[in-house]
Amino acid sequence: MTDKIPKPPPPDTPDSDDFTNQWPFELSEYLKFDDNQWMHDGLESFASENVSNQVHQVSNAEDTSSGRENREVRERVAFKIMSEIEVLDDGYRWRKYGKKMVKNSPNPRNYYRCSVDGCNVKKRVERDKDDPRYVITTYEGNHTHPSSS
DNA sequence: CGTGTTTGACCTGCGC
DNA sequence: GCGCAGGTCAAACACG
Repeated sequence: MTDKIPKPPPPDTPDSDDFTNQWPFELSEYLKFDDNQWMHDGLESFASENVSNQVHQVSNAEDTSSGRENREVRERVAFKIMSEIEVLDDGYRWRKYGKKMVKNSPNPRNYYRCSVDGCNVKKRVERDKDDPRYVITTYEGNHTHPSSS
């Protein structure tokens, strides 16, 4: 990780709503997780609209009605960014812990994890199948530590 | 020496 | 029950 590129702010921080405003990269589309699938339908509407810098956070809250064990609630946020670089330094330290080849795409998928103690945030990076110049970054969880900056 | 990358193997959930 | 696909771990290695 010697790439010290000008980095954008934390992608998943409920506190910063205008963080997307500072992204040096073009946020072509924003994807939302619907359990397992992306909302591809109507996505063009957003893209055509120039895309309002919005971030949809999906809270995977366990069914409290069931009364099951209280698992950690992880928020999943997916981004589609046009960039040559897959891993952007968002101010946190990411340690790659796996690479897998997905059948749906000829490109491998990279798995990153926050190396900060107490921070169990995970990040998934995958290149777009149709547009290799696009990078899909999926964040899982919330950072519980301040940025190194 | 510490931190992070790499790669294959291993585990698990799901479908058939 | 087995195979596939996706996800994770861990040993070894590379680099500052």
